[in-house]
Amino acid sequence: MGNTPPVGRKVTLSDIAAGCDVSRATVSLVLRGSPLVNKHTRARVEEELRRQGYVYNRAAANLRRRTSSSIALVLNDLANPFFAEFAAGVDEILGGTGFVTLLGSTGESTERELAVLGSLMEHGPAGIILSPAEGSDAQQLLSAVGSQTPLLLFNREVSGDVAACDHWDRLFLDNQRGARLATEHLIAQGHKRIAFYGGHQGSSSCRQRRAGYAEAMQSAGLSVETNWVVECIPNRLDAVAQSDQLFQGKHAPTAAVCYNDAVALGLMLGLHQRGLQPGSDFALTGFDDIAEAAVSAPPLTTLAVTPRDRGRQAAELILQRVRDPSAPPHQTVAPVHLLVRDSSSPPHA
Amino acid sequence: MGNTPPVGRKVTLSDIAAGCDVSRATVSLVLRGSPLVNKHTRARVEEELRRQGYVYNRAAANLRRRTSSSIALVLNDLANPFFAEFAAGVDEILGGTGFVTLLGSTGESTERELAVLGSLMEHGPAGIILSPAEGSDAQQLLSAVGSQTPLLLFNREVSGDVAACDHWDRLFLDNQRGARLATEHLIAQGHKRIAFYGGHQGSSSCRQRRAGYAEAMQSAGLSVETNWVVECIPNRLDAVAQSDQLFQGKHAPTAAVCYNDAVALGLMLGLHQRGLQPGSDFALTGFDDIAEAAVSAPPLTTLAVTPRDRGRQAAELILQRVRDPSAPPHQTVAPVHLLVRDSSSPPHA
DNA sequence: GGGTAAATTTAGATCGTTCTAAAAGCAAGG
DNA sequence: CCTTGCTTTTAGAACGATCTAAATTTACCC
Repeated sequence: MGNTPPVGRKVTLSDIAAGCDVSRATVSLVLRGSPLVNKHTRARVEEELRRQGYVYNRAAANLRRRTSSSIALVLNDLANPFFAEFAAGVDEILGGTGFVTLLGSTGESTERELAVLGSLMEHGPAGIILSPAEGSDAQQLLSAVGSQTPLLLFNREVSGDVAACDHWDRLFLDNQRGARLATEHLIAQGHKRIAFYGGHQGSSSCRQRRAGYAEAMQSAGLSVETNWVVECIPNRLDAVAQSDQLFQGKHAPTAAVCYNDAVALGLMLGLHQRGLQPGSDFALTGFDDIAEAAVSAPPLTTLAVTPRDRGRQAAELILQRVRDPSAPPHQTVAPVHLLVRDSSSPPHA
Repeated sequence: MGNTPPVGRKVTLSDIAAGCDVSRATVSLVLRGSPLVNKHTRARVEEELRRQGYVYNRAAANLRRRTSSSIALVLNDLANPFFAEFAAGVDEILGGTGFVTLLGSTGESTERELAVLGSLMEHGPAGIILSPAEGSDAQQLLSAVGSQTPLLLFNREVSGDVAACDHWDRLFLDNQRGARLATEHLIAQGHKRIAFYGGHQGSSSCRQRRAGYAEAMQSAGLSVETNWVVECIPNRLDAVAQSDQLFQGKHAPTAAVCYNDAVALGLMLGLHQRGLQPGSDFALTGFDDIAEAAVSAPPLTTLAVTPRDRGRQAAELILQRVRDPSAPPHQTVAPVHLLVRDSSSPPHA
């Protein structure tokens, strides 16, 4: 009784079958909790599973069943806390449903993005959650992932022939409304000369936020001077560097809606360097509500986007799509929520 | 000529073989770039691969070859920027070597940790990088991952019967030396009454940092009052809440070595609330060099741990182990690097 | 005990690859 | 034309699970 587990090789279902003198089929049924198998047989098999330390080989099962138990998560910048939170949310949901997360980070390079997707596809994920690198091309993405695997586009639109990707689901933030809320808030505080600071023309989220800003300004009958809309790379460093541009024209703004929190925090530093006190001498708002926003000096008025919730939502959406691949594609716009803190006080009298 | 690709099913090697009238074996050789196959045959096969849009099924290949092309990355807190950077570093290296990253986030729960490991093991990773949840038990972990799969323990020691896990590789930060450097720096600035603030007795990294602090104090012949060593949950919120404890005894400290940056930033807020100006009225240091440390007011003196480099290193280490499973286990201690900023000025005269 | 239905078990093909061992094709030399 | 040795191709059995269809056992009834 009780032949020992195999050495240097993993224990398989056949080992268990041999070990308690039943067929492989029976062991398989036990593993999947089938009601077909007799109580006593089940007990014997389960004992043997424990005894030999069996671990299920899901790859083999997936091969036979032509199924998949993984979801690919491809992010343009995992090191960014926004995406890290997002990833944590995705994994939280997937972990609970037996799916495993295949991670890929592209570091904002479209080239690496294609390579990463190609490599992940070889593992046959049931679906893909993609936050594309800036400048990703629809056609190229499509040829990398094929048309069989469901894909959820998160956070950014892709460029090129978007019609080719009609069948992809989408989850975006309500960028336009967010920027509009921020702008309206500054207007309500009494500001009239309001800038839009930072971000890249090329990015869809930047265009949307600018649109929301423009919309609010127009509704309030306020004009926008050309030097009030300033581009910069959306990080703190470049935000400091470009901040002088805001003060080039003859009418300097008294407030700015910033592309995101990183830019806003950079602008704060830039203001300090000009001898302006952010909050009291110049009002500003951010976007994202990163951890730092609550503790900056002054605390930053911003738009909360709850990335962890978005991650959970993205996971739910892709799972839904995996379950029903033929349903019509779905586009979701997630609400954002204005958090008023001290950085957006009224202008000086 | 040119039968169409199959519908609703993935293109397989057999489809290609049939499509250009060679055997499956030949196609397999072409895929792997074998020199055995004739130039013209290779060209024909490659054309057919493109034509049908073939994608390699690595799971099937792994099954046959009894190999694996994935590494599991299990983190106690993915949302923490430190680990997010770490993950980015890991993925950067793995992506370049054909391995894919299986992600698992445990949210600091040992229960979830065991579940996640169990689920990941079913996908047969070639190796595991684990940053354990606080309180993880060596025995339990061992029984979840078995003794076949190489594991690299990152950042924290596990509790319980550590001898059972002798064969695991380890990558730790030089916590003790880091805390010693910070303490010595404060001493060199002229401080004599220095506290150690924050962290949990239960965590190995906290014990090591305290040891480094104690070592430096002792070497300098400085005594440590009991109320100068204060525990708190290592986040900003609890750090604010517990900060009063530092000032209970009759000799209040003039400086503190903090468990990490989050705690230090919290303590800064706590100091403000007591009417003390961090940096000038009270010196402090952090640990980690999170993004915020460089831009806090005042900028925080801290220990840079370069988490992305650690991630790269962890990936290299586990790959090395996968290539040579029989080499003796290896323990690596990564250096940390003191960054002096404005928060650690000399005491008042 | 024989017959029938239900419960339980199983042999063997299969998923998409790789590997082994051998077969087939080809050129050159006798 | 037959060997010999090289290059190129291939049939068929793996890998570890599942599934189908059928076989076997058990239970029950007359």
